[in-house]
Amino acid sequence: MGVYLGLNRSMPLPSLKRLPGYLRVLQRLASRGQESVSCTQIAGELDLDPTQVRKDLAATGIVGKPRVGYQVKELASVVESFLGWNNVSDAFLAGAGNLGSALVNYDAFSDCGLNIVAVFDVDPGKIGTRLNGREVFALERMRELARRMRIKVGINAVPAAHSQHVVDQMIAGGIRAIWNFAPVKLEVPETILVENVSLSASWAVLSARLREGRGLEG
Amino acid sequence: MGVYLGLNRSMPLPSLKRLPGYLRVLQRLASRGQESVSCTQIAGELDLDPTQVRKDLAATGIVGKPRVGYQVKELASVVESFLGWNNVSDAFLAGAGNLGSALVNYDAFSDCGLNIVAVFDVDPGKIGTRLNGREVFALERMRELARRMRIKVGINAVPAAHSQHVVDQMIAGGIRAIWNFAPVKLEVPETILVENVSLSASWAVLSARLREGRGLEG
DNA sequence: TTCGTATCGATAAAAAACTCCCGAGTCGGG
DNA sequence: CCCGACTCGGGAGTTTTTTATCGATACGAA
Repeated sequence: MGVYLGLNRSMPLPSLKRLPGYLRVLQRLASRGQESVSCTQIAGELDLDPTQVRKDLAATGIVGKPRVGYQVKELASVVESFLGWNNVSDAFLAGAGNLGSALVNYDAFSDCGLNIVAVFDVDPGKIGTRLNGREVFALERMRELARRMRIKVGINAVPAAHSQHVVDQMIAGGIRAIWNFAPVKLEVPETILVENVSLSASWAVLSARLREGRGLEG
Repeated sequence: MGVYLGLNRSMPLPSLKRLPGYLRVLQRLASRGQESVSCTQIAGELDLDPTQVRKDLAATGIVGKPRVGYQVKELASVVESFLGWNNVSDAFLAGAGNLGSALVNYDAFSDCGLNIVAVFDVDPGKIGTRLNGREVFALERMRELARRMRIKVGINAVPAAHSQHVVDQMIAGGIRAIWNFAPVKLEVPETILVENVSLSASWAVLSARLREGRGLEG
């Protein structure tokens, strides 16, 4: 009977970022055997407003039943499809340092449709070794291999200073989406998608609140 | 002459998250010897709206001069103070796995006033070893050591399933702010600050856009 | 069956964030 | 010295996001 994926265009960005949280809750409920779930319950699990959850879910196109809620498995499937996590994306990872190692070893990516297939680095001491089963190649080979394997996703875990060069190589290799962990603004053509992970922004929130005095009283 | 830190209360969260980016730009300009900088220039470096930058900076309380802009060093100092990054926060890290290792080895934290002083884990094989110079202790000792060393910041890099227990220990040890890398909602008293880092939320943005077809045309 | 309650979906209101606009101040060039 | 161009700061206006309200519907209990 096929579930509509809604009008994909322009789901609010904050809503989109909340979807993974919903999916986690749904998967937990499903594993417990719960059949249906209300927005109220989901909101309770995540400390959100029930109306907000309802609105977010509505944006995926699913419909629920009054007094009952949504079918857990169906809803999980819809959210997963909306995120594109039902299909696996093969990705190249640049940077075999500590961060790169952490990413390669992060098991939870398998639940997110992300599969790191190879790692690249400039350090001759690392090239030829393996990280969690993935071979580490010389950075110069990334372009060629990305093209041959039709890789569309690149993860940048290289220090800021070398990131632009790495990203240029990715793009030359046909990569279309870049998940960037370096604290720099990457220069890319506008057809390339870039998503930045900023640890310092997150830490800023915590440390600024600490400085304000919140968290020190009592 | 002392710079005012503005009315600390309630800077918009998005603004706060942009401050680290401004600080990076300012530090780079300062190292180049540039004396003054305009919002226009900062915005150009980061692909933001100049007005937005001006408003964000205004919230820190600094004042600029028309046609000139702001003194780079002064502005950097104000932003740093606003974030609380001029004073070092000693922190405990729970979890000596891949993510924990990456965090301990992440040099950039020293620019953010964050200093990880010790690591904790339950794995007997890790206890007693060192990670980037920091000793790894048994988790049971965290409570006692946190109290003795008056640690206020805890970083949770433990798998989701064990996170709540770890966080309970942190709070028992007097920790007031928790930087949480596990994909779970932590149950804490409302006096405790929690900031969640959600890799999956970031990846969701990229993968949803990929699925939408953006990034595949052309 | 009927009533009461929980929940959905839609709409409206409120709040938050971003963008635009303009007057005022400052510097550089003529 | 005076003019023009650039930039700040404040306020207005727009967009985005969140929260509240209301009628409709489905289930359970009496």
